[in-house]
Amino acid sequence: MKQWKSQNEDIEKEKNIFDIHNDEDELDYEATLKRRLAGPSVLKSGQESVDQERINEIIYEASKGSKYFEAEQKRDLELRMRIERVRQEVKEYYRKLEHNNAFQKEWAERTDQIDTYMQELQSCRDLSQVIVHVDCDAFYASVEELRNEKLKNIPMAVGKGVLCTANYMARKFGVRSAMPEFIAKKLCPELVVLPLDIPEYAVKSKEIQNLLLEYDQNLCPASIDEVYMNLTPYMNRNKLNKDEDTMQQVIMEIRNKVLKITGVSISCGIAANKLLAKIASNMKKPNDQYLVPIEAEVIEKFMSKLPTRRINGIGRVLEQELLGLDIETCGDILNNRTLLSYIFREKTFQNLIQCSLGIGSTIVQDFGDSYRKSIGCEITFSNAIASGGLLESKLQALCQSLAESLSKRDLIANSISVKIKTDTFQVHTRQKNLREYIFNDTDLFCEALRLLRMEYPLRIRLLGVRASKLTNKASYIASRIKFSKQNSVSCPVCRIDLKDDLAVVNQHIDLCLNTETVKKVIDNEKKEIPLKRKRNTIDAFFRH
DNA sequence: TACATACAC
DNA sequence: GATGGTGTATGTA
Repeated sequence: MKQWKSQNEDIEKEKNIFDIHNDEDELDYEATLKRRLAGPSVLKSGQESVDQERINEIIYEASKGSKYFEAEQKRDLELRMRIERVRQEVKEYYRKLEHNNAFQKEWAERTDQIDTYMQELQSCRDLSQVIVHVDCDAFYASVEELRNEKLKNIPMAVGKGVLCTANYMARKFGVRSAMPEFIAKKLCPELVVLPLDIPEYAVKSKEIQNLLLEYDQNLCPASIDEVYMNLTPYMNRNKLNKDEDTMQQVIMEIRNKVLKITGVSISCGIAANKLLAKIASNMKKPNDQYLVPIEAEVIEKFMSKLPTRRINGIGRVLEQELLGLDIETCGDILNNRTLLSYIFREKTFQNLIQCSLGIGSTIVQDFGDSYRKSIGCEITFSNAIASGGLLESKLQALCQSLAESLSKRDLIANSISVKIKTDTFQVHTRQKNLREYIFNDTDLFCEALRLLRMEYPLRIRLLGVRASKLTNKASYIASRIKFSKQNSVSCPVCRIDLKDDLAVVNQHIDLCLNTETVKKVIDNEKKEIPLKRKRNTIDAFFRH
């Protein structure tokens, strides 16, 4: 609690300093808030014909006065202040650059270093692959349209409370994903909003993926409505030339096939790597395709004109921070590389440079659930709930569904976190590493409750619980099985000898397992067997 | 390790 | 009157 307060005090202090500014700043500040409230998907397709200024004004007026508005206002102010501080920093660098010889030298050396780094990157540029990014157009909405033809001709969106997606008819009104329903209705009173039916969308998604499998057996779903493919093996197999026309033709064929068979229109990006393919699929949405020629010079020229926000990973905040330095495009990033190296952390800086050169990964591989880092669930209440029995019963329910998700995937967790959002939209998490792995609802609830109660008194609009440091239950158990005799193993729980057959062992352990005994076994064995094993080792164990 | 923030969809 | 849920990465202390 202490940290949050002191942080706020700092902000209050700075705010006072910033109150002494002129009208121009005041206007500017309102404009950025309006842009912020407009949401993150302003750049999405279907907005071309929209009067964005007018829409933003309506959203702003509809939001005004709410607690959400105040929270956003505060966040916007914090960002403005951060940007202003950086601008001062920049001024100082440029002043030093004019008068300070030592600094001039340092700056020049750093520029050389960066240039060497960039040359290295360029020399490793992989232009041997044809990568495709497939993106379904207004996916949830188009699945709903398939179920009910009439929806095609009326503005429609899918979601509850907050919209997940809107059809193109609705987008003409400025209706977008992540927009609250009540604002969407203000922009378009006749908007039809349908409830989500994720299982149905998942079926359609699989249908599409199955069609695409013909073109790449290793295709990698990036989300329910997005897939990356490596088209190279397909092209080679069919002895197809990798010239632009042929590639465009293959993609055209894929798009036609998907539309004809599944009824869903898709947009595709064709390029040398995933970064470029993703940008490309967004260039001509909906129901179209775009190819970035697989040539270093063309790629660099393409990137230099590209607004920074087009890069996957550069969002509203980083975009604003860069704009604060008069950086609008990836070309600007490269031209200001030395300055940026002073301002951003190593990792952020390197990422900016790499992206701006159009360099990205060409690895298209689906790791499925095996590298999952965390799993959780959260819920927003219709009215904020105060500390007490009701809140705790909500936590219990969340832990129950978390336990289900864990067991569905055969996972156990070594760390747990509780997330809360106050009625003033401040988010906090409390996390704890555990002494043992847990997975059932009782244990999850017990640990989560402890974390939650430490924060009392509370009044919150959202509660969440998340399990992390995951490992596979069967693998974990197997890792502690002792091979007592040839062709036989002993159960780690009850020690009985079992046939060395994975199915037999698993079945027995499932029967044998209950939390108390697992705890005992783990405690007893802690000293003898290292707790953490690399997942790879365990997986390798099972392959043999 | 713990927490906050940013980002994507 | 009113602004979601799930998951990842990264910076900081």
